[in-house]
Amino acid sequence: MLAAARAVVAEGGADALSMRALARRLEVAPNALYSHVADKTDLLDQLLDDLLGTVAIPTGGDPRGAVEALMTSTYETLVGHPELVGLFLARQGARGPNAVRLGEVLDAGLAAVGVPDVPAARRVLIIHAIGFAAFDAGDVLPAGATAHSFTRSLRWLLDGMTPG
Amino acid sequence: MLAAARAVVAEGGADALSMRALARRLEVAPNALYSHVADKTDLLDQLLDDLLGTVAIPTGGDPRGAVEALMTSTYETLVGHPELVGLFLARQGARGPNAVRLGEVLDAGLAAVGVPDVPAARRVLIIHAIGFAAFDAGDVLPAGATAHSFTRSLRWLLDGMTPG
DNA sequence: CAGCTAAGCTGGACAGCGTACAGTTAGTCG
DNA sequence: CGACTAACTGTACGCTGTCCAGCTTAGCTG
Repeated sequence: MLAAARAVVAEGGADALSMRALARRLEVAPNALYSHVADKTDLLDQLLDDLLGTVAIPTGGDPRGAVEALMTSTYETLVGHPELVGLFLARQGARGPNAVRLGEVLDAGLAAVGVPDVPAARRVLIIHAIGFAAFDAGDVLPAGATAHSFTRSLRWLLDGMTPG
Repeated sequence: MLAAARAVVAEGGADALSMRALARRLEVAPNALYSHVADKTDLLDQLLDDLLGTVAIPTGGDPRGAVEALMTSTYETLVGHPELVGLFLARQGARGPNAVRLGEVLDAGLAAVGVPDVPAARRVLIIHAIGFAAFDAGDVLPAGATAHSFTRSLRWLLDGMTPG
């Protein structure tokens, strides 16, 4: 079902993902979907969290590099699925298990770096990643042109929040 | 018409702003709206740009402080109208005359500061402001708690993009 | 094996949406 | 006065998310 939803989104954009369109693709009555999903919101949550599950979690290395790698991987994952980024913005970042897991990893990394205000730092970095992905998704800029800009400003933020 | 639209949004949130609801409030047939507005998109564009018209444009002072003030004013304006921030995210920042004007002012400020890559810097700052406003809008955090966080991370970004 | 439960599906329906088409009215201008 | 136009109306189309009642079927239980 999630796979079908992804296919619908891939073909027609996020707006094309309606319960009825999804049911049509699955060759099923629209109502049948509600046996597997509580809401359309529920469907979107699962879809987004599923995507977050593919974010690479860095292992080892220095903490600062790990945080940078984690945020870059998140950004790249989002950019790789431009149609979904809009959905990410509509809700405020998705609260599924994968999102929680990423949040914990990020918090641990920030603590290891020595950031004083971890929740605030996490918020800044998440805003930065999702926001950049959103601008990348809907823009006419050459693909990858903003990637460099992303990394650069990510470092500005990390420099600022690191003590000393 | 824009005033009525704002009222609808203020009472029932952004989702409550439908052409029909707006027409109901104006005691008018839904179609009548299309004499004044091309699309619902057009309506939203006007609504958002109208809001941007209330952003205070700093005058005088050092360039760095002006940029900081401009972004802070933008952020505060957005936070002051939480229901509209979601609309801001849905499209990518609105392209009305007021938005253009703010963009020009921001560009001039960044150039005065000596930022090398002005377009990239502008993007970063806009993402930062809108993103923060969005998190503020949909969150349970105490109001104003993120305001300090906003200012701090804004300075991180400005520090990073300023040469030397 | 018989019987029951429950998951999964169906047809139909409701209220609401954005918006197009055609036609009517009110008001302004030459 | 006649022409023109802006603003409105009624009606309609196709779409949306979702609920309800009922059916079919797979699988477990006695």
